Amino acid sequence: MMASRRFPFGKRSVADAARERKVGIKDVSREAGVAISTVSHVLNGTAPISPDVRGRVLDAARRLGYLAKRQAKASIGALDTILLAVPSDTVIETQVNLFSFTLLSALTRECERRGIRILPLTADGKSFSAAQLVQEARNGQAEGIVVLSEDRSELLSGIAASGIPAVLINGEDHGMQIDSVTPGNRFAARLATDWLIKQGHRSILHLTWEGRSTIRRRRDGFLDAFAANGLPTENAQIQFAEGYLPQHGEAAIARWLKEHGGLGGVTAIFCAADNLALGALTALHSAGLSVPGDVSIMGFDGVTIGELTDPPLTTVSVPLDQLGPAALHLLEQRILNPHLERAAHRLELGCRLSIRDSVAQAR
Amino acid sequence: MMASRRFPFGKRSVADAARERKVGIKDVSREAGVAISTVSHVLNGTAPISPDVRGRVLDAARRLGYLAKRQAKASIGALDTILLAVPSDTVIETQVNLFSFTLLSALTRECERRGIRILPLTADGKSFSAAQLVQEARNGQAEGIVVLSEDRSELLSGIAASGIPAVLINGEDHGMQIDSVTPGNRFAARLATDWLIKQGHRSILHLTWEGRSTIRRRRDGFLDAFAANGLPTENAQIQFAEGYLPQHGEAAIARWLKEHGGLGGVTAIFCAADNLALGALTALHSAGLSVPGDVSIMGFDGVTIGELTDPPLTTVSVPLDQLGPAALHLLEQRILNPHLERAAHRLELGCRLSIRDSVAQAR
DNA sequence: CTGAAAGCGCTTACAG
DNA sequence: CTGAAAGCGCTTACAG
Repeated sequence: MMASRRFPFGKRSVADAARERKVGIKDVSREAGVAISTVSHVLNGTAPISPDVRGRVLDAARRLGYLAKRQAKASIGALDTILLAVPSDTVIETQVNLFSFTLLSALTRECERRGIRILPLTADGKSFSAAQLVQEARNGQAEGIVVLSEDRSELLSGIAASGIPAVLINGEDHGMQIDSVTPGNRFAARLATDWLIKQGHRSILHLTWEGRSTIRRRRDGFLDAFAANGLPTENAQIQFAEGYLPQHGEAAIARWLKEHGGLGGVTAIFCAADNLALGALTALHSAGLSVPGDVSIMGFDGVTIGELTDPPLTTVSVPLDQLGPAALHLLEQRILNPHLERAAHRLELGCRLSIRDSVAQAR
Repeated sequence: MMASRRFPFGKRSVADAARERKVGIKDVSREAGVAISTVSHVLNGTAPISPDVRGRVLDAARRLGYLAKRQAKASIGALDTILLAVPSDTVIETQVNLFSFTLLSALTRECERRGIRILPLTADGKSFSAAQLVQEARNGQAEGIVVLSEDRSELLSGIAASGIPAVLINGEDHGMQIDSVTPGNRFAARLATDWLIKQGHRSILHLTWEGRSTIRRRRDGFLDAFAANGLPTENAQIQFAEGYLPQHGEAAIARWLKEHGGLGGVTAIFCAADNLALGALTALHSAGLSVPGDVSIMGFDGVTIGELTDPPLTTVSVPLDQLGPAALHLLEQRILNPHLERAAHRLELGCRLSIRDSVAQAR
């Protein structure tokens, strides 16, 4: 999955040709009903053109995908090799950590499509230092660094200090030194909680764990929803699991049930990860409680197993396939303009609710 | 400043020529010491090239700015006309609201440079509706909408529903429906507060107002810093002004001084806007208190007047000149790929501390 | 402001 | 994997 090879260019050109259908400026001119030179003038701003003609040309160019093709062509070759640093726990437990797995698959697929070579760097057990990472990047002649799911500020500022363009995926750099891409955790958690409230739930338990800051954002959003709906924060309860694995979620819910001799008035549980929701389902079933009959469950991540649970999980779908490509785009922009004064970009991608069967109206 | 005209193309080509120095593929080939065709193969991935040669070519292309030029050329013409919607209060009080003024100047400058026509829409007194805005965009054949400093969710979802590509500048869409660009308010406020704490301040007053959500993020960051430094939140005090103008800040600090019979133990004031800091300085001077002798002042915005105050204001510099161009880039990407499934992008730009004289070590 | 025509830059078979 | 040469796509004076 993360082999350090460039795809045979044959495959690439076939794929590209299929996607691009060889549209040229003359196709655009025909479609717009003007001369070839007119199209050129419009596209380059080299002559004053009437708004009417200009509009027709741009419309045609957009419709035929010519603009998109030109743009795509222009960024070929900007990125050659990236160093991809992945913390050990996201790799080892791939069966369980579907979040990272899905994200990495989409990232490597995009690299293959674009002929970008990946130098993988995984820390076995212990975590890597900035010096190690920068050294590896230099050795491998990588012109960009992609780091997954990290927060350590010494690491991030070490990378920033090297001057090598870098992006952090699924992590935050509160020092605002390097670019990053994350899910829109806070707003998405608010959206999920809003939905539960809209279904009539008033006392909701948030099942989470002491994770990295991206996980804390989900808690922020959970509380935001209560404030925005004018509900008392006493009704927004929080239960911590020991970690993010299903068994942790199961244990945490079992504990809650025991301590409260039942659900304790809670009619919905909003889990900070689908994994935890899986565990919660198990614990609730064991206790003879039905979902969503006795209690509703909302997940977070939108990872595939959510469709297969019983009942299918209502969850927040994170655009996992878009995080990697967005990170590459940021990297590219930075590499293309090395001289430019460019503030660190922190990008959050919007998430959507996947409404399935684990949430019902509150009675 | 916001005239709806395209700049004479003569000006543009002169400027561009100066910036681009007419680098071509043959300059790259000379610089890299290879044949022209080899450069082409590298840039298009049309032949397998040795890593060594590939590296030399890409290096040369990057160094000469060829890649950047190619990229810039590829996005010319993608954007023709944008509708720019500006709430009335940001325009009317331009002398005071330097934040919006600086931001808008940079945005319009970038549009002129790139030959993008702006259709300005300002609400005189009352605010505009989504229907109005979309109607104006359609009438004016704008292919993108830029909205400044808005939060109203009916407005934002109305715009999203229209299907016209749109970006919000200096505002948040918690519905995650349209793209947005804001300063990294939360992290920047944390950075500023961290700095005050590092100077030995332990009891800090945050002077803010009941503004939009972007302003609340600054409060979040202020509190984050106390938590991250293990300081009790009782030491993080908050005082609300009636608005964001200097006179509001002055009144709020005067009130604080009166209620506490002095500074009330506070050794530093972190203002949520430079405007408020200006007012705070006035109030403190009136009360015979010296800055930074008796109390330190930190601003937020990095607007020009901060350099001219007495003492010059230590503040958070927001990359106001980059917000507009970043918004145009997001708009462009969305217009170029209209078919693509693309999550809403929420972009935060990193801010930096401008250390001047209004903050001193705590005694 | 538009379009026919010359010309330039980049791409692409092809030989080595 | 490289480079000389033919060819194509886009750009650019220029006439109307």
